[in-house]
Amino acid sequence: MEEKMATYFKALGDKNRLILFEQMLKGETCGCTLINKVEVTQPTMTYHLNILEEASLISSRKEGIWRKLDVNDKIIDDMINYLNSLKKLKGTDK
Amino acid sequence: MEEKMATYFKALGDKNRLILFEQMLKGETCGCTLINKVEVTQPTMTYHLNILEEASLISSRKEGIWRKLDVNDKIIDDMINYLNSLKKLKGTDK
DNA sequence: TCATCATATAGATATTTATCTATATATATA
DNA sequence: TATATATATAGATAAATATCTATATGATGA
Repeated sequence: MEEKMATYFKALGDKNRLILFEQMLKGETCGCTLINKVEVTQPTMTYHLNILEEASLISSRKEGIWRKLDVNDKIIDDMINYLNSLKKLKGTDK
Repeated sequence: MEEKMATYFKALGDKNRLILFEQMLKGETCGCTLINKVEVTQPTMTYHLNILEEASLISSRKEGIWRKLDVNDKIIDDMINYLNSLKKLKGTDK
């Protein structure tokens, strides 16, 4: 549990990846437009997209010339649920 | 905004820090008991507690011989609110 | 078939991260 | 005052991270 959640948090623990994630949520599905939203080179963006994908926060498939991107928004709920469960832990040891 | 949130996520993006954070939420306020919950040495735990503190996720003060720890649980709400705001972004670009 | 576009891969590099051992410090107690 | 306890600091190190440039790949379209 902590392992998996740490992976999600770690993947989002970078400003550029957070920006990319937000843009994909808004509906950007193509790296070719995404690249204008961050101040890194194309290979660096690919690197960040791969990290998000390895953490299961997004998925992607080749479609013709493009890498078609998709946010796995179920995981946002997983994170929210986890954080809410943390709140319920409050003081349970006292 | 992304900057600050990335800092929070990054701080929680480590299994050991997540475990420490949970234990502190439960009510552990002393490093001397916390050390039994993670499989690292005492200096390494201090290192992780410092990271959590620098990210404002916890605060601490010297009290006699102890470092008294406190979770800043307001930030959990900030994170939940942020994640909920992400969900509202969904598809707004289409 | 050749040029173009989107993306990936290779390789280099500087910095950061997580970890350790050894030791220091500072308070409390016998 | 000497000892024990909790924590911090210093210093080393291996591995991971984020970034770049240069180049390759693979599909599309003229």
